[in-house]
Amino acid sequence: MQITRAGEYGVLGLMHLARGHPGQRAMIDQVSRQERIPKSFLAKIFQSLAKAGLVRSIRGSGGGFALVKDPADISVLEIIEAVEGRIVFQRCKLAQPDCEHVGGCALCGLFERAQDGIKGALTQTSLRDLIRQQERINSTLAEKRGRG
Amino acid sequence: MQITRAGEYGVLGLMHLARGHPGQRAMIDQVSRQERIPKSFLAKIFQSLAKAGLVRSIRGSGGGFALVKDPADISVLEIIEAVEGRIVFQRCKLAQPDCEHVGGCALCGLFERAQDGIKGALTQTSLRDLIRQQERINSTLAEKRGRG
DNA sequence: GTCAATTCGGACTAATTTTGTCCGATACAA
DNA sequence: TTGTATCGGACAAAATTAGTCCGAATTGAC
Repeated sequence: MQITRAGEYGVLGLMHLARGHPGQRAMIDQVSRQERIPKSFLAKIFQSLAKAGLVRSIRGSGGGFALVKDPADISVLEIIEAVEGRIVFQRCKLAQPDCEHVGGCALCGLFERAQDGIKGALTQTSLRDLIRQQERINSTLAEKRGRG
Repeated sequence: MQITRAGEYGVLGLMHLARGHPGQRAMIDQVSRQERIPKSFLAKIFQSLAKAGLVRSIRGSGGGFALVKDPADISVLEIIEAVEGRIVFQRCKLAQPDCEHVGGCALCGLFERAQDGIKGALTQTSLRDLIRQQERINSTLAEKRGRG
């Protein structure tokens, strides 16, 4: 299981939610249009996010989804794993039947270390961090355009 | 593009080659049987490794494949990328058409950092390291069995 | 109470990628 | 010349990813 569009869309969707004031709700339709994500697909993804307790769903007219936690307290890894399940690298498959696949062979061990590498980056970055970075990028971009 | 069985098999195949004396050749058939990798699939993988210059192919009877470089000078990343092509995380797809996908948006940037995390681990480990680790694992395993 | 808006949840389909297989061509040794 | 190997690309099967669809449930407004 790897990082796929589903996970990516999940992060983009939550970024959208988190940009509003705390507790603000947004409809799938809105988010889907603004972030250019297929509506039904996004709906499914938000269901996973709801199950994981990252967002709360409000049904009926005037309903939508709302963030449950503070964006500073949500790591990108959390979001991605909520959508995709545990992200795991290629399980190795050595000749020996001894390799129970948890540090049983050298290749397994290496993959685990590699995994920790990516998880580190994704855990350290919170949803809020991501949004701030984006804002910074946007403003420097706007500045460039203004000058150009 | 991600790390798949093909890459894993490539590493296992080269580990097999590297365990012999320097320059030793091995046939696909051999490697395939001993490492329990489907023969035709392994053949295709070794073709990629040959193209990348990691192994040399000798055709005809008595032929096979032989390592070109010293196992200490081959990183696991090299092997995997030889087989799978550049490993790249989910390219992000922000709403703005500005996102040229090279550090153009925050999510891209994050994915790049995560990528560097795994590449670090895979670059630092050489084929020789891997084999040594495996030997260590095997011997402690044998010891356990002897006592048990 | 009815209607319209909205999520829920799961079945379904399409597209893509992964994981192979197969076979004729080519190269080499004996 | 014959037997053994790789070469290289076309082909096929399986798995995964990406996305659609639809009926049901829930809620707010009139």
